[in-house]
Amino acid sequence: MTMSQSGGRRRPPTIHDVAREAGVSRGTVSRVLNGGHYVSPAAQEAVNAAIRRTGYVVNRHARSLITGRSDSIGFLLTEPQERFFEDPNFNVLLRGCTQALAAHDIPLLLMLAGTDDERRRITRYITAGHVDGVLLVSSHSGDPVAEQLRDAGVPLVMCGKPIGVGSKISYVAADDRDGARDMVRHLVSLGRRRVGMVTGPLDTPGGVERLAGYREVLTESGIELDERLVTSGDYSRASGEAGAELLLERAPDMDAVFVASDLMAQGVLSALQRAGRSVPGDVAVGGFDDSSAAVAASPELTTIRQPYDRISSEMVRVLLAQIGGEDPAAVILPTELVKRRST
Amino acid sequence: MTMSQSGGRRRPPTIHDVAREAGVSRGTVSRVLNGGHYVSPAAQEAVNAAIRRTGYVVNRHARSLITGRSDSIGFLLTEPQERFFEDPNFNVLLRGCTQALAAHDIPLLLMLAGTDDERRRITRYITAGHVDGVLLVSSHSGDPVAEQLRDAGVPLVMCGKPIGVGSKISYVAADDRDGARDMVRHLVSLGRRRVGMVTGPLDTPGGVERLAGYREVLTESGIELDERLVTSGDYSRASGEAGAELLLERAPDMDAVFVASDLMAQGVLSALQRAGRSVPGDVAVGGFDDSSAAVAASPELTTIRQPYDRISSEMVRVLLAQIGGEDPAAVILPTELVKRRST
DNA sequence: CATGCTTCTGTGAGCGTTCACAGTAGAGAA
DNA sequence: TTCTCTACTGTGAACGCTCACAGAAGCATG
Repeated sequence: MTMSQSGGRRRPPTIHDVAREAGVSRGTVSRVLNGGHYVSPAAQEAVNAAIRRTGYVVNRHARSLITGRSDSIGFLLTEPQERFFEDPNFNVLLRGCTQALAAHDIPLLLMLAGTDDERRRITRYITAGHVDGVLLVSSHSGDPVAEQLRDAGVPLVMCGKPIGVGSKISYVAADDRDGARDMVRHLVSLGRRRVGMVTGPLDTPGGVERLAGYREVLTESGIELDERLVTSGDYSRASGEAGAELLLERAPDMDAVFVASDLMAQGVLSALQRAGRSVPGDVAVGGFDDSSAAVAASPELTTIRQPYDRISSEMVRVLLAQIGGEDPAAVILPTELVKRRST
Repeated sequence: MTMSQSGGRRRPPTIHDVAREAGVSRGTVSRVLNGGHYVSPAAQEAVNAAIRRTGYVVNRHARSLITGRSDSIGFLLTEPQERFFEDPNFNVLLRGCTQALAAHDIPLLLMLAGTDDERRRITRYITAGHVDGVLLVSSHSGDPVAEQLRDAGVPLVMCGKPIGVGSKISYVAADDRDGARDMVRHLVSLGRRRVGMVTGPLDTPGGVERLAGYREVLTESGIELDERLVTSGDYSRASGEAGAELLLERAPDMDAVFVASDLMAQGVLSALQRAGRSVPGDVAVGGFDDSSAAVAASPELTTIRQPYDRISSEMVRVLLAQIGGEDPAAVILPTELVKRRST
């Protein structure tokens, strides 16, 4: 019972051991392992039995050395990390990607590039071929890392539309503009006419698109645009709070507000409450994301659901396809209006 | 300008190329790389220059194949994932571990074991030697994975004290009991005498310890324990809400409540507000964690800060030491009372 | 002049795979 | 019988690195 002391890992069985055990050669075992054809049912069976008996697991390093693939994927975050780690959506995305990859038996390497130094180190690591591809989260504008990786020939998929247009980079995103349109149409259909907006950062495509959707619907509804009703935040709770205060000051008659993220909407709710406005009585509030922040808020937020579970699985699908040689692709997924108590 | 087409990564330089470039042998390059001694300053310099010129990066697979080390660490979560990913502390922990490892140039593999199937697959992967060690988050009782890994000789550090006592497993934890004592002492010092508690799950050490601290301080303060003032939750927001409702029903004269997590405390605040109790006027509320939920709550929560940044760096330190051959170790870190507006 | 010691350097072997190629056996056709 | 074709199997080489070992200097000591 003391056969394996602490730190005393026994040398694991190799493909050689399996071959001997099954009475075949290394080549045959390798063929069975890699689903190759041209292997007899008898050998197939013998090898599988031997694998089970010996508890063999392939040595990925040896395999990678010869195939040149690492059979692993990097998940790279180049945003200021506080903001993203605060965002419940990020978690959903990370979890979804991990699970989608696990279904292919591919490990996910988590990489956080906060500083320039870290970014350089990680870029170097990636371009050295230590991962087969990268899932990139970086909505922040002017981030050169995406193009750098693409130019190095690294398969790459971004979450959200990249800023640098025209560049052949795969991405998966929710339909921001359409989502915004749905929400604003909903607010207008409730009879609200003085509809404000707290946008996201306007140097990101998401921020711009949601604002565009807002403007389109108001115009289509024959409601005059009023710039005093628009201010922008940075997706953080605090910036929502500040935004709402500003809007109330500039347009006290505001009767609805579309907020570009649930987290900011939480801040908006606080500010409205402090100003003595009831929600949704005086002011209807619509969020965006349908993150856990939406149900944590009180009243619970009407919001636009971004299908993060599908986004993550699509990112993985597109990335694996690209690694398999296919061309970069863009995927835009539909959003959904989720009605709750804040409107 | 079309030298690197999409997918066309050039073969990276090998140690051989560097050796030729520097006019030395592979052995010497390897010695420089691995900080070995017995290499002349001249050779040292020549090799470094050659590395810079060629842009050489070591092929980790080839290295791992011979050293037997993978130079990577697994971060394994065997909890129901929803709960943990909802918890802001988990993010801080994950981020901290990633960064602490990055400082050693070690990649972190994220592994999520929700189902039994996934657990088996991952255990197999780990014991096959694909990672050098594991950072394990699994406060949930009766989880066999820790002992399984230990028995397989895999270096292992847990976050939080493991349930199976006596087992030689490293862990890093905050001082739950002491933190609870601080909080309850604080509440008592405010003159509160009917102090309730919503505990965490009592099949976890953290849950038990915080309850123990609560009882100790009340007893020491000469306040009679009243079981109607204690109920337990599962750290989720919803369970805090339910817990507070129960306590109010059983003990309407409650004038303070110690809640074993900030997330649950958010729920408690909602329930109190709905019941028309003012915080901290009628009821003082103390949380635990000092997560981002504490400042998002209104009023902002007085809470016990768990030093998650230090926990993560200690976990990495202990794990690397253990990989280096040292014995398993237990580290208990002090907590800190953070006073805000809820008390 | 041989001997030993220290400091440095080159070389061959081997880590566990996969891949290309050569080979074998058996079936069917000439 | 001999030949060809198909279905399968074994073998050597290679992937890029580290490690152990064998040397080669340079210098002091016997």
